[in-house]
Amino acid sequence: MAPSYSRIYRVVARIPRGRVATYGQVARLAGLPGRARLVGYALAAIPDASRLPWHRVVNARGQISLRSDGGPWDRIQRLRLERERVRFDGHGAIALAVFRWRPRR
DNA sequence: CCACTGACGAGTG
DNA sequence: GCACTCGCCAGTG
Repeated sequence: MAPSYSRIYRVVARIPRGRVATYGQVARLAGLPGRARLVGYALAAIPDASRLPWHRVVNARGQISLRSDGGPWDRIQRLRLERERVRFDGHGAIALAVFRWRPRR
């Protein structure tokens, strides 16, 4: 596995319940600025049974990014977030100003 | 080696 | 808000 993936997974693991982070944000926190795509690639590679809170990562618009395989993952992600009391507006977007994770360090 | 494809994002018009 | 371009880079054929 690429070493970058481990850095990405470590950041995702820190996102607390009820909060979300964007792909670009995770990339920056992992010391990989500008490589948001790599985050999506890394998340696509984790096993389904992973305990990593992958559902707390959304795109820069605050929306859930659809996977190319057309699976039910987007609905699963939304349900998991709603179960953590993260709210979605009429456009399926989360207010990042409210729910974005802001790590102190 | 080249072309193409993505859980992306910033910038431009 | 929309469409588009460009930068990003691992993986695939």
